[in-house]
Amino acid sequence: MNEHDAHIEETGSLSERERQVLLYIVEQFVTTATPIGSRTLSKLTDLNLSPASIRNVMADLEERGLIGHPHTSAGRVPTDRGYRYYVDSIMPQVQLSDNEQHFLQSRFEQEVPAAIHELLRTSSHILSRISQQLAIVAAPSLGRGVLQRLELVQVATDKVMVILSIRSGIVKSIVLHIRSEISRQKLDQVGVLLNERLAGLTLAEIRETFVDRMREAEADEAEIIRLFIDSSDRLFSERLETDAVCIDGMMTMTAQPEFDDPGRMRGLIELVENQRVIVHLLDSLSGGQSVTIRIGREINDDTLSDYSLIAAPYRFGQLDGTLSIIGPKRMNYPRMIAIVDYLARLMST
Amino acid sequence: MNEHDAHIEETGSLSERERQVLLYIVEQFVTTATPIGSRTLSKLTDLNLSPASIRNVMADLEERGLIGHPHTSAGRVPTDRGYRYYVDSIMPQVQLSDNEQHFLQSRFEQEVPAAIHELLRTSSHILSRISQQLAIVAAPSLGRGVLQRLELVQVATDKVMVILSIRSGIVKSIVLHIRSEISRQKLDQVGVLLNERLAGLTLAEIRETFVDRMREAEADEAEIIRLFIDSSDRLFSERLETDAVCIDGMMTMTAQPEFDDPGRMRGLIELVENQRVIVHLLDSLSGGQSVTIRIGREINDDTLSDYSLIAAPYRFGQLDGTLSIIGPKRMNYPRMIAIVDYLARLMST
DNA sequence: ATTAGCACTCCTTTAGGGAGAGTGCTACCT
DNA sequence: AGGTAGCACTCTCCCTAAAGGAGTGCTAAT
Repeated sequence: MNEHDAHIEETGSLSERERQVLLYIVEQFVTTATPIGSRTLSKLTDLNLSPASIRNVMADLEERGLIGHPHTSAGRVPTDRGYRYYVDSIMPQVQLSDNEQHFLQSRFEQEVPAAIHELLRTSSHILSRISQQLAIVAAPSLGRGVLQRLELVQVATDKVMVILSIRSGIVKSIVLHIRSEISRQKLDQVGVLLNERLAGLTLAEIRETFVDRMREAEADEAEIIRLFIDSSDRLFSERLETDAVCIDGMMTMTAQPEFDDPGRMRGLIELVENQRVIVHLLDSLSGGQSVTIRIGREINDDTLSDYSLIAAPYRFGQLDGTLSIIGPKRMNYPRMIAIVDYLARLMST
Repeated sequence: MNEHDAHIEETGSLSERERQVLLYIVEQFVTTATPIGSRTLSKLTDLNLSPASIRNVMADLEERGLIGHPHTSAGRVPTDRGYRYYVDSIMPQVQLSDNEQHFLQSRFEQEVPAAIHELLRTSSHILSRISQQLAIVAAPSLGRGVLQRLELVQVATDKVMVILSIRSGIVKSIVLHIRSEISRQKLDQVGVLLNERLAGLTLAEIRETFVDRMREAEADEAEIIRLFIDSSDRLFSERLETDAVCIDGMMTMTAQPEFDDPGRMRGLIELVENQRVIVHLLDSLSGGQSVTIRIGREINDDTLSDYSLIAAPYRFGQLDGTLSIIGPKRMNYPRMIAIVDYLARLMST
């Protein structure tokens, strides 16, 4: 009911028959990866219509931009809008079977992740395995995270490790390079100072007001405070230093026939290797309350115009992260949505 | 002069002419990626020999297993042994141009890495860019690293972060999950205890003797010490928790013609996604003193039989890491060796 | 020892010719 | 009017054949 609507241009309403035909085209194409002809459909459906009638319906659907054909005499293939209509109005809702649910549960209970990146790693691995798509799990955004305690640890003569314990149990650690040596005492003093002034605030608040809050202190321990101020963007950014997103499943996804094309494969590799695109993309979705679906061009990225994305937010303590899959548009939407949804709920516990 | 020799089966010595021909075959094939015929070679070289004579020489080389042809009537292609002979006995030594050296230097000086993984990331990125191959940089092995100081930080009610400061400025941090709460005081006591008993030892020593060293202490703080003992393999392993190796350059490497084959591409993706193979592989090389070259089947791994590997050790403080590239056997060996060698030296400073 | 010549092999490219699948249109049926 | 049957047409895909090209291996001559 918001920007999402931007994708649905007025399609008008379809007759029951048209819905049926579209349904079959999508579902057949999803499983067979080949364009669907009128004959096939006539036999397959329980509509009891001749191929010719089907063709008429198809022509209508094509006029509305829901299906197309790669060349004059090939079968029909859903367009982005076709998939969208299917997802919004035709598709059945499915749930994972009890077996699958239990399996996933047990996989999650198997190991209690101590650090956040272990959670990301296992969940992305599980997600990619069960979905057979590219799985992307983004670490929770720390912006709203409340700083519980900050610790400074001198790890070398010229390095200080800053450890931010965020309520909800996430730890962010950053190593800062210091120019002039600092005594352990002074460091402790600075630590106390920082805790006094920052504990209890969210990282977002800290980042915005850090300079102000440190104002008078600056005189005292000028150098080290200066360093903190200079690094404050990094220190208090909402992103972890390492492994902000975890991607898995390239291998399993490339088993699908669309990846027999080396060009396609290269695109995928570029995507995963850069990550920038993905990080940016997930940021743009982070507002959503439940499962978000983006199909083909709806993802505003040319490299992803042949893919679909299904994302769901999860909660980790009080923080929000995103879990998602990317795969060929030709994916089993009902099932994929069920998987992502279920896994997001599972992670939120 | 050791296991390396295993690859050189007695090839006998080649006449000057044979060396020349092999040289040209390798270098031509490296640049053109197509088999080399006798005609081409006759024109190209300054040997002033007719195609027929060249063919004789080629036949000899083939008998010795240095070259082969994909099918009866194709040009010649170097075999693994051919490359090996070329690398060992024919290949010129080259150096990077001053320009390139300066460029690399400036790239390294540009940013002083605070944490080790930043160093890995930048260096693997630089290496992949300049070599156009897959760059793999492994973090230094911590086994010989001397524990300078160990810090315990409670980061949540049920989590303790253990920070190991290794001499040479590497930091390894692990989050442990604790079952029953522990007071800050007790934690500090344990910290002091651990430092007393472990500081100054290498991680390898600690790992081996940890249980012994903790023996009497166990009674005192049974639970928490127990936890440390159970986790000691992880805590004191020679590998970092995250980002133990950093891989870059898939994208640039796949521009090469060998990767027009989707199967090949999948193999590569599998390799990079698993990393296990690579980690294991680099471990097996870590003894070397200088540049190590493995060609095709010399790498004992079927998935890598079409690739070559060039690796060099670097020193970080007192610790040894490995920096390497993997690419099609058809690579510019002299240049690649120069790059890897130079970069390893550069990193060691 | 080197070279010229020649037959032969094998790959690659090109062209052509069904076969198959599917469409779009028109005429016809109910 | 909606549904159906028929039919011509259009593509793709796959197979085959043929020509072209590159390169070898052998032999005989220099």
